[in-house]
Amino acid sequence: MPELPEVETLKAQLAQVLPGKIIKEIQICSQKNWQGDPQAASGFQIVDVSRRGKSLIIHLSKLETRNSKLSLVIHLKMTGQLIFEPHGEGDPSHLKHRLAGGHPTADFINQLPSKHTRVIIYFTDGSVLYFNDQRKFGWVKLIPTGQIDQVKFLDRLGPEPWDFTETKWQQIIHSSKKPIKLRLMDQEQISGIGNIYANDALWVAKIDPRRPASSLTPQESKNLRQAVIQVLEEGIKFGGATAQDGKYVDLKGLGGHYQEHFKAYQREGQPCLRHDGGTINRVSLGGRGTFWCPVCQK
DNA sequence: TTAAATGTTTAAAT
DNA sequence: CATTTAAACATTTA
Repeated sequence: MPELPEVETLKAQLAQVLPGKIIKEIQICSQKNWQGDPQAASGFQIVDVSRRGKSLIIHLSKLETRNSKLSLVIHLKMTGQLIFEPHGEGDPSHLKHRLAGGHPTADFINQLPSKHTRVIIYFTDGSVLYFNDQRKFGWVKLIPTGQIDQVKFLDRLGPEPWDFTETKWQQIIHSSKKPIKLRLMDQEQISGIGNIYANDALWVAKIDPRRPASSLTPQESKNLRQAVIQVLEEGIKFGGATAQDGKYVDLKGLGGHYQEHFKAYQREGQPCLRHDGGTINRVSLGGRGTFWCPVCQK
């Protein structure tokens, strides 16, 4: 489910509770969504949690075996979710409730494991991390940290959105005739931008998502980079987008609130927030819902 | 019943 | 060969 801001939010939350935990056992419920030997992780301690594009990386090490290092690389795709269940009173993370992120479903608050649970990581202190995914598109890979750059998917990722020089940005925008929205979402060019933030960034930059990327003027490209960074930072500020209706958000303070600040995404038929008389239109681009205001986005 | 859902990969068509 | 597009993956919800 998540795009960069959602994964970043999840990373920040997990980084507060996972470091120091020692893996007791990893249980694979769905072979399709797992890669690696789960037994190899036993006794490894979590060092830290990081993010690359839309993927989450949990770093592990084990002093007993010459300080060897492993990493869990996780991609939630459309409907993945990670839920951390503290084991109770004595948990050093001092969490009262579970911590949940990713695609919002009833599993956030229901009994776990559920029928959507694909991987379960048990820690020695009794706490548990669940990887759920109803559509089974997501995956978890356990690999030696030294080989992390060779992981298929990670090896082809473009730079993070804020790591571009103006020159490089202009180059990737102008070197394709694909609709600009699809260019923004191309992970091999820029990592982390998905459908929500691509729609909203184009609205902020006042650019029609259907235009060929190569047709943007240098000034429009420049504005677009600003817009992308703006909406991503806004997404991170609000803790990502988690639900349209707040159904699972408010119960225990789980989830983010960016969904309350959508600018164009999912606003079909509603008046443009610029109050310019335009109504948000919708078409399908690359099979994904594309939303824009025909009045201000040229 | 049909369409769509916050993503990536692979096959097919240009 | 490079670029684009469509289909596939599997499931739920509107």
